[in-house]
Amino acid sequence: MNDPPRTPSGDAFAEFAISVLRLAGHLTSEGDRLAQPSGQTSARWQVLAAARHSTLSVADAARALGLARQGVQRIADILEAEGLLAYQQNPAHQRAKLMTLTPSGEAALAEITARQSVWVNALGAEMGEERLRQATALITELAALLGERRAST
Amino acid sequence: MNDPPRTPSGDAFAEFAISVLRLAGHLTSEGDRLAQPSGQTSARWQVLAAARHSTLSVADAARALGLARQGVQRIADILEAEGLLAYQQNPAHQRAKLMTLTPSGEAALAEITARQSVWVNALGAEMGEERLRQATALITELAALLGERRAST
DNA sequence: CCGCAACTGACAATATGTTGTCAACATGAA
DNA sequence: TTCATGTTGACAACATATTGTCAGTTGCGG
Repeated sequence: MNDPPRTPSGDAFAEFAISVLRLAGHLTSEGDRLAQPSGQTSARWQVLAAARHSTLSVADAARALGLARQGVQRIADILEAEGLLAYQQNPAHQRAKLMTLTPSGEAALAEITARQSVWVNALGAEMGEERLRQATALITELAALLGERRAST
Repeated sequence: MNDPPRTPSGDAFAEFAISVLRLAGHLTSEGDRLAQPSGQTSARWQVLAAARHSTLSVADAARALGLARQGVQRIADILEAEGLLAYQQNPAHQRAKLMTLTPSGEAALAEITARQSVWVNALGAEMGEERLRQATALITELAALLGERRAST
């Protein structure tokens, strides 16, 4: 029945992977909770934050967020329809218009960011900075490793 | 414009959360890659594995996986239609039928598990058992914390 | 200038997962 | 037994995100 034996470190990795997936679900829920009072969601918040960080085209933002272009386009179109975001002409590309936040979009993002601060401060204090930084280092290292593999394929 | 200030540990938590969400995306992709040769996906694999681990109702499996009952039901119905899984009568509950793997389901799961072993052994060795176990402990602790909050609401 | 490859937005189909609602079922208290 | 409460599966609506495909745009090599 059982062919390839699992090493102890392999077992540790498998358990780690499962725990990461479960936590990701919780974090997305919490993100929705933080964004909800401003009428937004985790996904829209991400796009708003990306547009705030620098003026990007939809395709640029998708690359920055590690998501498919089409999904970000969908969110951006909704945000534009709701008046939180506006498309500006791009002198360098007629079709790839640039996203900028409207005052309304800035306000929504600021509200969410404020709520997020309270949340991260509480949980950061609970879990401990040093442990979090060590775990983040491991996770970032692993994500880079998996990203490279994908790129090399 | 300003803001509740973020503490250092709050910053650490925010970075940690972002890294977890990114890694989860990579892990899901890798899971799909492992499951694909057997005609499955990450989500179906999770349900098959839960059903294999012990005989569960759909609702039990959803709780074990940390997902909504309805989503697991949807996957389980697909697996049943494909003949990888069968519903058995539950002596303790007339409606909550129990999931069991068919021989075909066992075979598919075994294939995926075999591929997974190679993968986790390689990455476990790369990342180190002790670091993985420490990170898993942190993540599990945090997931439990977030789960409690949700339950208490 | 021309053509071709890469990029971009639009559209469609599909997969995953959530919430809400309902009726059937189970369980324990009155 | 009866009733209140919680659990469970079914169904619907919606949010998120993927892949595939297409046509318009850009930029570059010939």
